[in-house]
Amino acid sequence: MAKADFSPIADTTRRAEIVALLRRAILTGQLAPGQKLNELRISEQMRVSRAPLREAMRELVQEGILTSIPYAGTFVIEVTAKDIDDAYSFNKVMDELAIERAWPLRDQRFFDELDRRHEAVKQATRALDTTRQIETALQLHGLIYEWADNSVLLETWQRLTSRLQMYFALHQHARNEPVPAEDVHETYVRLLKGKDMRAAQCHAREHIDLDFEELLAYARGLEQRPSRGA
Amino acid sequence: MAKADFSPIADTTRRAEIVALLRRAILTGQLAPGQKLNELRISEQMRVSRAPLREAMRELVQEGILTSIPYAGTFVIEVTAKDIDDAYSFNKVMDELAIERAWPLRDQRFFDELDRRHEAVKQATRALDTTRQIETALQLHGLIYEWADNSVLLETWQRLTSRLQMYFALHQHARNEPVPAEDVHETYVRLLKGKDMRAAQCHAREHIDLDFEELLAYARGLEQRPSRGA
DNA sequence: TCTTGTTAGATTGTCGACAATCTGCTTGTC
DNA sequence: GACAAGCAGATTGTCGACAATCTAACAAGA
Repeated sequence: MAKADFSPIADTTRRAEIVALLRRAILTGQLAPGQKLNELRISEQMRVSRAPLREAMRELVQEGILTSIPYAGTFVIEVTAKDIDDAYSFNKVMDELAIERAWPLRDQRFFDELDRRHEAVKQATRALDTTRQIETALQLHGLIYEWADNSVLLETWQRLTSRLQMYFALHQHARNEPVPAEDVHETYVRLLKGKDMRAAQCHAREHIDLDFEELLAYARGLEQRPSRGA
Repeated sequence: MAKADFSPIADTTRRAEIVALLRRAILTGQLAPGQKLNELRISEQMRVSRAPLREAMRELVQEGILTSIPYAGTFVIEVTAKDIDDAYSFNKVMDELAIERAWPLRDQRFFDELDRRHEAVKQATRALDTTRQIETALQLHGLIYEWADNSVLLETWQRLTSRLQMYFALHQHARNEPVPAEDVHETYVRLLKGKDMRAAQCHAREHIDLDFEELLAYARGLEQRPSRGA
């Protein structure tokens, strides 16, 4: 008898689809930080009633990318330099932990998946698809968390990912220049395949540094901007 | 002119109150793990309609203490030994980080607040109020996170706190014996006031160990139990 | 007996309408 | 002109009812 392991079927509620749509809109920068989400207008655009839309918004508030003020509205979170700095410095420590935990669990499947995700980043880079490039880079980075075999650690990473993706998207939008053609993840992947865990941890820390330094400079620049979107 | 700093007024939506009520019911063990939440029944008991109740439930799902299956229902999360182990090992690392970050920021206000929270634990212990004892102990523990000046770190701790409180409450319910009269936090507080950061970090790690070891043993005991609540 | 199709009941998901609240403008008064 | 009161208009919060889906019991057939 053939063993077939089926994955759970997709959630087919409107709410789940609305969550995905809104999240995408926020993380790609279609909805600017500070912008208010008008329930009636959005529900009409999506052709749904306000009930599932509001439930979806509650989820995104808890996810940390929306913020809600009773009787005033729900807004895309503002981004301050300190927010980015906090996320950055937290991420550094988390990365060290994740690599440490995932290290002894690496196997052929890990390496294959690593290559697959690396390839996805390179493809997005070649296609000049900046949104997808950010997305795939974070997925590549997230592999060590998936492999660390700690549900709390993974969940924390996933929450953080939302905001990181938003930050990087903002940055890209702001400077509005083509993505770097070079492969900045080459060393990261190579070290994760190697034998020196310390080296991998150090590189991860510095590699993150590079990306974040630019991001921080950008964020400091737009500090104290009103930024109520259209 | 006198400077008056007002705190924001309380959220006066039904949703916020429902969230608080449900969270309390879960964290104190009034709602058992795995138990299904019947929307109609709860909404009638609370004298509210299902709309704000459902929104509240969505928040708690994102908070990680409820889980939802479309068209099947919303349930209190199950607790496995691995969940507790994951939370425990994650917490150890986070604690070290929080102490490191909070250490240079300690001041008189920190020490005063430390004493205040320590006192609250001792009072709950004397009153044999186990629920409040767990709550205050976590608040005492949370001070280093509030002082670490990192929003992401603090938020992660707060999310974790919900589940920790639930785990400890379950444990207390299960063994159903009076709380220890001795003051287990004495050393922790003393070290946080001292000059040796490493010592404080080590103690935090071992201190957590003590509590968790018992908890883990308990969790391993009830593994593979069906546990669908009444 | 086991499997499959059907049906009734209960529960969740969604909708449209009403109530509560906020915002900005207008009006009147000093 | 400055300021407070009051009045629309718009928006959020809440409600009750309907539609979609699941579960479990039951009947029919191999």
